[in-house]
Amino acid sequence: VPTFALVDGNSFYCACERAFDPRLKGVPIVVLSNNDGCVVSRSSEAKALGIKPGEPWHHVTQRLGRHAAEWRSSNYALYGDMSRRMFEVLAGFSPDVEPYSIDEMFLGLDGLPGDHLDRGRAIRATVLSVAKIPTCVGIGPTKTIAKLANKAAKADQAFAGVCDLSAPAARAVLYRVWPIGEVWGIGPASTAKLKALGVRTVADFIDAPPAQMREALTVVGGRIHAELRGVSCLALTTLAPQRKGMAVTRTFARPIAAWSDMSEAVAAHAFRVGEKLRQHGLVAGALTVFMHTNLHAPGPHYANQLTVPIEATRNGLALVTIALRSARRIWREGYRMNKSGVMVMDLSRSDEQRDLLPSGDPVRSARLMAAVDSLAARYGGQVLRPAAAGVNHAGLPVRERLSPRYTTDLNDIVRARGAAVTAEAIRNI
DNA sequence: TCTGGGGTCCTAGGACCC
DNA sequence: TCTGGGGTCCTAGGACCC
Repeated sequence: VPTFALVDGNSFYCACERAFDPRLKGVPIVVLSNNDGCVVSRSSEAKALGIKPGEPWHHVTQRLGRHAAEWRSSNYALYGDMSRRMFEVLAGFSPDVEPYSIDEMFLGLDGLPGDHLDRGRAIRATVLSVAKIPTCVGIGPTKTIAKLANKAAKADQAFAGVCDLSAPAARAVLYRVWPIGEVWGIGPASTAKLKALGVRTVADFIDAPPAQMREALTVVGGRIHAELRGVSCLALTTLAPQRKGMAVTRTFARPIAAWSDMSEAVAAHAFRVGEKLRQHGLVAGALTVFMHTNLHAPGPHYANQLTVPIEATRNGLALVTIALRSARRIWREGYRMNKSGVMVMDLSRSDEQRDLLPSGDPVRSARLMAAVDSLAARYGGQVLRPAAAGVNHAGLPVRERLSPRYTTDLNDIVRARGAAVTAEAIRNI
């Protein structure tokens, strides 16, 4: 029987902000989505205030006042780097670590000596002291059970952050009281379907006939059914599988009614997609552009998208040209566009294809993009942009309270006693 | 009465996840 | 005034093939 551990950061984005700003400790804090729109992470103090996940921030301030909680705009450069640090700590505990999301990682504990609970406690303490991230650890014979154990550890202080559901008897107690909707992979639609069949708790679910559950929830539900009974169906995948697609999409801070503004936004999206392709060593074989008006708001609505096959490329300027041509075709005057995006599909590894700038020189194309990438790495992502992306005032997201890039930009390094800590000193830590 | 039998590929939409 | 962004997988149905 294999053993999995799931290590999950508590209020991960809030914890990242707190790691470098002691004033945020012990106070309610939230991190907001793009455009400072809605709440994506809440500290336990913020949860206690009744702030709901995904709640629009202006609702919260209306209800609780402007100073009820500290808040930050989301800073993905910081969170991504903190996630990498967490991974490195975990890699010291097991040769098999699978990053599942920015704040969650599965570990394989097979063949490791000693008690799982003790190991879970050691993992938790080390991640906190080295990576500065508080976590909970769930342990079980399948990924689904480890997820549930993690949720239990988060829900009940009595677990002290680590819950081991390896023993069937321990699971049985939990299964009787936990609603089936708490299980990984069972969403609102499946919960409603199961409720109609008289299934409310996890225990109801595993006691039901497998064939009936598979029929109701298809093969995915069948897998969950087996996993909850302790039969592992989801293996650890420590090698990241080939990506299927990539996207850069943005809701505008204010609606866009002019083609000049839309074209700048689309050009910026396409250029950023090129960066992501090169970071992953991929080329794209198809490109989609979409735009639409605010579907919640009154007024005339418009939504459209266009997908075109493209000559395999990861050249940002080629992507900008193609994306602008598509965007122009679906653009309509007289609407207030709320969001646009550029997506790429049919991805393949770039060494299998030539890196083509259409009707251009592939060698020069690759060198140009390498220069763009090295400038971005040295001076920040926005330093060199295609002219078509303009200064992009209309499309630029609002990020009113963006914390410094404490760990990824030397200009933002924390100062001690009024002096900047040097790069050399950092390397020596 | 009675209308073959098997494939593949693609797309749109649903559901779910963080 | 104000409501995010980025993914994966599965299924059904249509087009097309022999």
